[in-house]
Amino acid sequence: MAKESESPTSGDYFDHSASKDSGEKSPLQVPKPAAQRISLYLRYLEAQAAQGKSTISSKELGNALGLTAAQVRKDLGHFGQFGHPGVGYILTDLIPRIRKIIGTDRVWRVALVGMGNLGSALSRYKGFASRGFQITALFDQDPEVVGKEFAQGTVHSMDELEEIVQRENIELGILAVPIEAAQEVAERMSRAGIHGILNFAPKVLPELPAVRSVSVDLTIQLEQLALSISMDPPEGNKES
Amino acid sequence: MAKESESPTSGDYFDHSASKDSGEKSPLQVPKPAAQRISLYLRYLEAQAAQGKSTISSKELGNALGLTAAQVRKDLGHFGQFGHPGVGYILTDLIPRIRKIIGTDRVWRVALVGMGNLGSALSRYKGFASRGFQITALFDQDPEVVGKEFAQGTVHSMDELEEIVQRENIELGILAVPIEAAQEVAERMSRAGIHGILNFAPKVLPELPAVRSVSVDLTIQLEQLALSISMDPPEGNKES
DNA sequence: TAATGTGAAGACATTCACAGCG
DNA sequence: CGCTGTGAATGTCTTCACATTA
Repeated sequence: MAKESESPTSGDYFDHSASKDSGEKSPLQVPKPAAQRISLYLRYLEAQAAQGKSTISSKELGNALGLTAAQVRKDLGHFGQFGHPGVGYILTDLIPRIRKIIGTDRVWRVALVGMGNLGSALSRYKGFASRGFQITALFDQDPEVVGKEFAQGTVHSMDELEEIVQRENIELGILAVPIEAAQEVAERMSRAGIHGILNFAPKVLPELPAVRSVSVDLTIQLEQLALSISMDPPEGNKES
Repeated sequence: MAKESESPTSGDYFDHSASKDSGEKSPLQVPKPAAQRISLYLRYLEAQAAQGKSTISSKELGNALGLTAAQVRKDLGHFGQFGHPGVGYILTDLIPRIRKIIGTDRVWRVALVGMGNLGSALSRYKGFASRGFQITALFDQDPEVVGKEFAQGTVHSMDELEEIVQRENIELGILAVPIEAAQEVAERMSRAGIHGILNFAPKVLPELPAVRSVSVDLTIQLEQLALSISMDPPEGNKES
C-alpha cells in the first residue's frame, strides 16, 4: 500500500516475459537503448557494404556513430554472436542477420492517416519504401480531401479504415492528423488491428491495447536544441 | 594506454563544467532524460492552464504522461523548487519558469535549408511559430527552387547562407536536404554561426564546433516499431 | 597480432519512502 | 492531511579490462 502511483510505467525491455501464467519462451532481452541503436548500425553497415567494404571492426563502427567500440560489441552481443575475433564483422553476414532481427527482411504495410501538410509530404517521402515500409492506403477525414489521387492511390474516407486495414493486411499506421483528432484516430487504428503507430501529433498517446507507438514531435526537438543552448551556451558569443 | 577508443562519447549532461581551467560557474546539472521530459511537462501544463486549471499535482502530471509521480518531482527538482506541499504546482507560476529554463520565453530565429518535399511541409508547419520558433530564412541549392515564394519569403541561394544568418541573427537551423548534402551543409551552418541543428537527413552528424544537433530520422522510427513488434508480437494474431 | 565477447566495476537513472511543510 | 523535496536503495546501462579465438 505504500506505492503512490497506479501507472507502472511498464516494460523497459522489448520483452514482456514477466507475464505470470507461462513465461515459457524468454525471447531475447534487449535494453531499450541498444534496440534503438541497432537501426543505426544497420544503416551504416549497409552504406559501407554499398561502398565495397567487406568487414568492419567495432571500433570503426563506433567511431562512425559516435559510440565506443565496447558499446558496439555489447549492443550486438545482446542479439547474438556475429563477430570474428581478429577480423571484425563480416558485412554480408551481419547485415541480413540484423535485418531479420529488426524485421526489415520483409515488407511492412502501412496506413497513412491525415493528408494535410505533413501527411502529403510523408506520402512522397522516398525513404520509407526503400527500406521496406510500403504505404498501402491513405486516409483523411476531410470530404474535400477524400478521393484525391496520390502516388499510393486514392485517399479513403475514415469510414473505410477498419475494412481496408484488414483487407490489405496493414500492420503499421502513420498518424499525421491534428492534435484534437489524434487520440480518437489512434484508438480506431488499434481497434482496426494495427500494431504499431508512428505518431506525429504533439501529444503523448495513452497506452493502447496491443499497440506500440513511437512519437515524433517536431517542436519538442527544437525545444531540446533551445534548452541545450540555453543551459550551456556555445562559446564565442558576440557582445560579451 | 589501456583505453581502446579515441572518441570519448562526451557529455551526457547539459553541462561541460569538466573544463579544467576554471569550472567557476557550475550551471545546473541535469540528467539528459530529465531534460528531454521537461518539454513534455511544459506542453501538458499549458494545455491544462488553457482549460482553466490552476494547480496540478505530480501524480496528475505523471499519470497524464505515463510517468510516476516521483519521477515528475525528481525531474522538476533538478531545475529548482517549484511546488507547494499540500497543494501541488501552481500553473501560473510554474509555466513561465519552465519556459524560461527552456528558453522559449523568447523568440528563436531559424533557418530552413532544403525546400524539397519535407522542407516545404516544414515551412508550412504551424507548430513552430506558435511556440516561439520563427522560420526567418529559407535556402535551397537548386536554382529551380531559389527565388520561389513561401510564407516566410523568398528562397535564397546557398551562397547567401553565411551573410543572412549573421544579418538576421539566426541561431537555429533545420536541415532538410538529401543525405549526400547533409554533412557539408551542416558544416556550413556551423561556420555561419548557427548553434543548433535539427537534422532530418538519415545520417548521424559528426560533432561540429559550437553546435548542438538533434536528429529526426523517420525511417528509424518506423524500424523501431517493426523491431518492437518483431521481438514481442502483440497477442491476438490471426492464423495462430 | 588484431579483434571479439563478456564478467565485473562503475556511472547513471528511477523508484522508494519518509521527513517536513503549508 | 495532502503533497512536495530528497536522501537511500534499487535497477539499468556503459565502460573497463582481459581471457579467448582465428
